[in-house]
Amino acid sequence: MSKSTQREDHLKALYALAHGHASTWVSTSQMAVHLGVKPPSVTAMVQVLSELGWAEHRPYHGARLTATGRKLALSLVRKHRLWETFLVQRLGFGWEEVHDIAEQLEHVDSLELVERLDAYLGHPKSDPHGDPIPKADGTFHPEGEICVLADLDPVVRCKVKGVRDGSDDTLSAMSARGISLGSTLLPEDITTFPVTWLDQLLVCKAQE
Amino acid sequence: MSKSTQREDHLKALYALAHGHASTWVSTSQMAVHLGVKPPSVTAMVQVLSELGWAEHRPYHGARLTATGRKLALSLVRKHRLWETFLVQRLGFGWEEVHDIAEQLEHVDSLELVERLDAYLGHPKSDPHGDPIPKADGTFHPEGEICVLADLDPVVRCKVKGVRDGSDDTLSAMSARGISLGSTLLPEDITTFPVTWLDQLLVCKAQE
DNA sequence: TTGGATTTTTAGTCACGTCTAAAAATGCAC
DNA sequence: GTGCATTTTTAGACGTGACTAAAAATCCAA
Repeated sequence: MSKSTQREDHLKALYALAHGHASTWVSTSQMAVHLGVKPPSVTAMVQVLSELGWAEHRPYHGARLTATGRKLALSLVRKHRLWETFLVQRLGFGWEEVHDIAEQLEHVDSLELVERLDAYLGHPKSDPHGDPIPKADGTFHPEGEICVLADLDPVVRCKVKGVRDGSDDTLSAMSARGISLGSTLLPEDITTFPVTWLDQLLVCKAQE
Repeated sequence: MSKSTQREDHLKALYALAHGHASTWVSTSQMAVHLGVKPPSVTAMVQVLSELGWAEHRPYHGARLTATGRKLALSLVRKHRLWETFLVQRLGFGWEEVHDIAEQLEHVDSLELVERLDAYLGHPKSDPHGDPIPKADGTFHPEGEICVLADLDPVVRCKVKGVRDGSDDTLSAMSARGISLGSTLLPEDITTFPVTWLDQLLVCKAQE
């Protein structure tokens, strides 16, 4: 398990630069810039994350989150945004002042604390910046974020919001199966999709 | 300045074992037991605290707080007790559950945060355990703590609450000068006391 | 006051997370 | 495809803060 502020910070950087996608590769130098450290330090830490099962490291290529790592990153984002909400809503901070403080508060380790804070704040759906707050189970509220289909976990009914890097033949292949902007995807259909589509379809959860 | 959780924890241990007195010597092994580390580690850290000007180290004798160190320790105690108050009063934790969490929260570095938290909680005078919360300037509320005369900083009018290790002749010498339980000491008198009395007289601030 | 038990410090090692400098892999231009 | 520029990793070092084992200081008892 072995948490530590540094490990958590690197995990968060990976999450942020991959825009929350477990499928996106991020270069160690990108992470280095984001974290304000030198690339070799990131390489070392990414290897640690890899041993912890939080990330996958492909040498000379980059790193990406594992499912476990993404869940963990999400719990950090949750804590960060709940604390920001607290700081602004209850302590009267300006929304631009709270990031650095929340950065520290998010590393406090107590599940009970997070859940009570969440309840105290009335289970807010988004933080003062308007960013959505992940739920305790690592999912977003239904009306929440757009994500890549590959990141939909668990696989549920969802709506198509866009296609990334969609080449013409990919798009026409999708059309051929009745997939277009706004169409609803069912779990049983998703499992029959070509694997490459999973990284290309941008979706959000459909309301129940 | 160079804060760090470890330095702060050692400083707090010193403060706690000296019962908040800048005049009391504490052995490194006492601190080691309190912190759950081995004595050599404490020796090393005490030397660091000494370089930082937070403590004085007399080899083979022990360590004690400097005025600066005591102020810093007080600010940590203040943060700890404010957070405990928050956890119990606002988040509904039981008073016995909050220590470990407050232990983490107290290391969050933001003056603004502490002051806003204090205001949010209505400037509480004591925490859920009944322990007094130091004010931002490092003093206790007037009806607050009993301390050794030597620790009264700045020296102000105060009331005698007791005498530590008072031998018979010390006590009679004090009586001879009109000092007894409950009597009020004036700053201009205090400066004329024998130095040894400063470590023996227990006092609290007199109301204005 | 001297000797032995105890306490404390010093010396040397280790893990973590950073760094710089050098080597290795990648990839783009030609 | 070969070669060079760029990116990334490896190698080796350092600071912090912990440890164990050994040396030094202190304290107490005879």
